[in-house]
Amino acid sequence: MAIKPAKTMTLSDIARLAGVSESTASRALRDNPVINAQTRQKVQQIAADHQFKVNATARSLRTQKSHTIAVIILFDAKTQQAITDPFLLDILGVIADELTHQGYDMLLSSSKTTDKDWRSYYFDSKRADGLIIIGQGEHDERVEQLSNAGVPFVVWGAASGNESFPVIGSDNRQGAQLAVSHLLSRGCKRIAFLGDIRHSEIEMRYLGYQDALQAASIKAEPALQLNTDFTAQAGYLQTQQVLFNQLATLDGIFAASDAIAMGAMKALLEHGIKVPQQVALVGFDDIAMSAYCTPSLTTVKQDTHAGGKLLVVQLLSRINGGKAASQLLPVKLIERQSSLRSHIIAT
Amino acid sequence: MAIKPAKTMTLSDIARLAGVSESTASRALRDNPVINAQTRQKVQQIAADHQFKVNATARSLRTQKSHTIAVIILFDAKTQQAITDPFLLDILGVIADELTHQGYDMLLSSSKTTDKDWRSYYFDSKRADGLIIIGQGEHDERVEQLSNAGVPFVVWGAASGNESFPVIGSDNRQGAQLAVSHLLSRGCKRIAFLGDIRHSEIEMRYLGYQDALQAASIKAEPALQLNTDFTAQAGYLQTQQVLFNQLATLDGIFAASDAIAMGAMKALLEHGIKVPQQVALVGFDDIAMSAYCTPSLTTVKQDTHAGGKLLVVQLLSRINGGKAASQLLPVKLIERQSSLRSHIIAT
DNA sequence: GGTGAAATTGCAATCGATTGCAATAGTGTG
DNA sequence: CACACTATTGCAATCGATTGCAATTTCACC
Repeated sequence: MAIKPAKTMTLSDIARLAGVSESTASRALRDNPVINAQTRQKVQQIAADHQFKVNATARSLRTQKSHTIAVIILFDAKTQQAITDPFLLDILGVIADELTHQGYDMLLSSSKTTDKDWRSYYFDSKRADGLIIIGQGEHDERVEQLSNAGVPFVVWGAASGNESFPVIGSDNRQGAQLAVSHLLSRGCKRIAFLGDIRHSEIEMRYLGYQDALQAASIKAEPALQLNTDFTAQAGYLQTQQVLFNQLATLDGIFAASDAIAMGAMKALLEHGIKVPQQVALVGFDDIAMSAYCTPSLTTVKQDTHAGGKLLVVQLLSRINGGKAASQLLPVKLIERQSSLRSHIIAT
Repeated sequence: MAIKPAKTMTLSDIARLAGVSESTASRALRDNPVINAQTRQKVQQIAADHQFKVNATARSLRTQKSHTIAVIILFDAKTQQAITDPFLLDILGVIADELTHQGYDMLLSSSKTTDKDWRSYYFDSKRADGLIIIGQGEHDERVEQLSNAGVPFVVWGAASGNESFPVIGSDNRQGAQLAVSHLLSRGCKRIAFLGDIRHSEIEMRYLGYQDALQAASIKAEPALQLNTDFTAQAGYLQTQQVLFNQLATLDGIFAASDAIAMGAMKALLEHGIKVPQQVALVGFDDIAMSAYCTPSLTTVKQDTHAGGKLLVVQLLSRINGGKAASQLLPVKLIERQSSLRSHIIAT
């Protein structure tokens, strides 16, 4: 049975019990070597006995550091969809772990919070020492403003190469290029692109799609690029639409996310179209379910572990006066059944 | 172009600019009616002009309230799997929104943080005013301890009815009963249960499974209850195992989560077993992908929206001196293809 | 004009920990 | 024994906002 602590203890209580001043107690607790080892030991013992914990608020006020990072998840105003995206959650977990590891707390903003002015709310008010911004961002002018305001922050997304703030993200263009080249090498001739190119990351994927087509001397057909939100439902509906529109000679689909791909797959199978024999399919993200749908989904895997860690490391470096650099992370093609058909050399 | 604020302003700066005392300024900013309306107006204007934001740390210290709730996600020590579970993330999103709505910030603990003593770390240190604990908890003695320590907290999980703290959760037993009755009504005779009954929520689902069998005068076979972690992979492997073990007369599977169900489905389809004709399948959670796999997955939907909101509302009520009550939320069976076969009346 | 009540505003203490600087004690040396 | 130095410890200011209580001003009314 735990002893019920009568009331929250303060540093001054501990100091009194140990028979030392508050300053000595404070230093002893932080293991400051200027304090005699025995004194330190004694104070620490007393603090432990009484389950004393430093008041984080008071410490923050005095030291002017919150030791807290705000993670802001941008979301699409149309679909309201963000925090439920499996991929985002993956990287969120990594960030949480890494922040903890570095001794920081994580303040998570919800979609609604995002309506506020983050700088004021999180930084000016001293709630957080820095910001990590995640989102399949359409270009957001709020992010630009941050960089003019001296707020330490990093962004997960698509680095165009010339933004004034650090961006960490996967090499989306390369990933898409891998995916589409793979489809081409499997004999696909007409490949649709499902994804909303108004999002900068998706735009990069579309560029990679074009790269691959061009390398195979195929002209990209604008009609085959179909803006599609990040949901399985959108993928499903969009694919039905495509079928309805008689784009019947389609033999490949590259979806900008696995969720979209699964929606597309559903639509294809429902119409009796064989995957991958008639239409081969590749997604992006490698979410947990991709390996377990039928047929399993070929996809492009992002290195969320490296990404999350890098975001944290770069941000903390920036906070501690250093520089934070943008970085492009390599991706990997995971071949599964949805694109597995006899290898045909393209003409 | 934004005006770069030279330096963070403090209340005393605003007071000086407005020609009033700090106390008046403070009251004016909080719209305290005791302050003359014109004075209030003026102070607020000046604060707005200078983008002044109250220092949250100082306020917290003085008011002894952090206006922050820590959300702790328990996870299975074995699988390390928690934050990636789609269902948890669903409810997390709802909680985040509701907290924001109520003017609270959300501190999210990662798996590693969970090693610490939450009470000390979050509550004693005044980082948070209360705790929300989420997890497919095996019975965790740390939770019990919390309730003896006067910490305001609520738990998402399985209410056994006699715990000393408020638990919000779905009616798992009822949900399972619905699912299994449904399978029975579809003519299934031998139904396996995939899920780890050492988790209290899953235990309730297992009880519901038994309820349904009993109502149909079928004896539950212990050999058909297979402890399975919350992953698609576990469902896949466990199902292969079952098949390997010649439990060939199996004609139904109730999986304790959709992820498990999808793993199971994969294993069945790979072995050429038709779903639902030979084996019908029902999951639990209704994650986003359930509707889009093939065949789509019949499942039990939890009311995450109500759940998340209730967790927040109950906790805040508790923090404000009220009582927080446990509550069991109704669930709903979503019938899809994985159990869709000709209706056969059980003998 | 006087008087009490109401409306405003300011003083100063307070929340709890950290830290620069001063003070004291202890040690060694010539 | 005096002096210089180092090792320890404590004093008091400080971080920025909030709030009980007192002080001052304003009014209404007799």
